Amino acid sequence: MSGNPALKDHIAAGILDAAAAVLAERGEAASMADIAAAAGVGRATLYRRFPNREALLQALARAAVQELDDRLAEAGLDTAPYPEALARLTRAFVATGSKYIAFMRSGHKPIEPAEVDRRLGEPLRELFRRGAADGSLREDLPPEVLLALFVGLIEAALVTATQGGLGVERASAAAISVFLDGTRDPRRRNH
Amino acid sequence: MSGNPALKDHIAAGILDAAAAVLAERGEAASMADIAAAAGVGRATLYRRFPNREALLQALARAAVQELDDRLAEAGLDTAPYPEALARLTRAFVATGSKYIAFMRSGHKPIEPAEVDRRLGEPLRELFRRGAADGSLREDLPPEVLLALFVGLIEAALVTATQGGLGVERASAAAISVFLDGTRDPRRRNH
DNA sequence: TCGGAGTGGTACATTGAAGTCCTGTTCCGA
DNA sequence: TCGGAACAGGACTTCAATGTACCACTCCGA
Repeated sequence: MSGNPALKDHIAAGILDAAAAVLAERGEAASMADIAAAAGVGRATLYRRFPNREALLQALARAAVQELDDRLAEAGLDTAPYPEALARLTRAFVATGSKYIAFMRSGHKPIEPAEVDRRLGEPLRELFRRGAADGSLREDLPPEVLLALFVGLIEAALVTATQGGLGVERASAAAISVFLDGTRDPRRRNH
Repeated sequence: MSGNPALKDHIAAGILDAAAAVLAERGEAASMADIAAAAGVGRATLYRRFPNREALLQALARAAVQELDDRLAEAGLDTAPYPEALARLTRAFVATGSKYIAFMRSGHKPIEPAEVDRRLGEPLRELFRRGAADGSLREDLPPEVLLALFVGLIEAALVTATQGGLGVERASAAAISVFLDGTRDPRRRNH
């Protein structure tokens, strides 16, 4: 094979995709042999790309966060009104699919919580602040509770979309609709 | 020690409580030694009560489902109107705490899906049918999607209540409020 | 056609947890 | 006070997964 680094990255990305699928399904119980088999690659090759299991899990987590970060960046969240921005953010999460599920089922271990919060939690909180400011979001629930409930809805939609056969669009739409209606400011319940 | 079987059950229950706490926190990664230490019991004693790890996990899962089942039975779901019944059901889930979290983080593995569905899923679907029949629940989302989203909310509330410091009551109230408002039939949005 | 880099397969050592067994101790009931 | 049951602790074996090392093969470029 040529020394083309872009190709190597591409191969590594393919391995990560396969790893995401098997880790999303079987969780931490999946062995390196399982992952290699799922990627259609020899166990030795897997260890050639990632020196050990922890490195692979960390690379996978970083890929998940990076992909989501990219999707959020190109979603133009701050140029859209709150409900539309929330919808785009939700679709970004759900579209990340197995990669995010694997990251979520790892308990967010491989990455420092501060970084996850900065790159994923903060955009969400910023959105909530805007929603509260323009009167679209109820303010009787603390932001952390809103965040937790929203993430719960997103993760349910993610699993439904990826493993339940429902598509990204419909699963996202359901979660968005329930959250928006469920957290609308009561003084503005004119639909 | 006496051969009092009730006492033995009580000791076993104490071990299961400790196991639930450590498994809820560290997931499947927790070893038998960890569990024994958390229960304040020797590793040999742990193996005396539960012949192997799988037996312990299964006993824990059964205890979680049984406890939840009992709570649902005494909640009188079918004598209360839909919103109140849903609130009671939610509090029952959230009050089960670490035991349910451990069960949920095990991927519901130790128990057959059909049994879980019959004892936990079916009461929920029955409630949804009633809500739809009396016009309290929107019908534009398939029941399985409603179920998935509701479970997502419940699990988020469960973690927030148990590990996030918020109490059972407030976490449950938040989840119920968001779900009821978020899934109200649009034709009846008179608050 | 040839050389080398990358690959798959496999054999191997290492590690950590599961599960078994034994010993000395404690504690309860008779 | 005594006997037995259950206990904690630890030594031990087994086993599966991790990580390492090596070899033969393939494929690509020169």
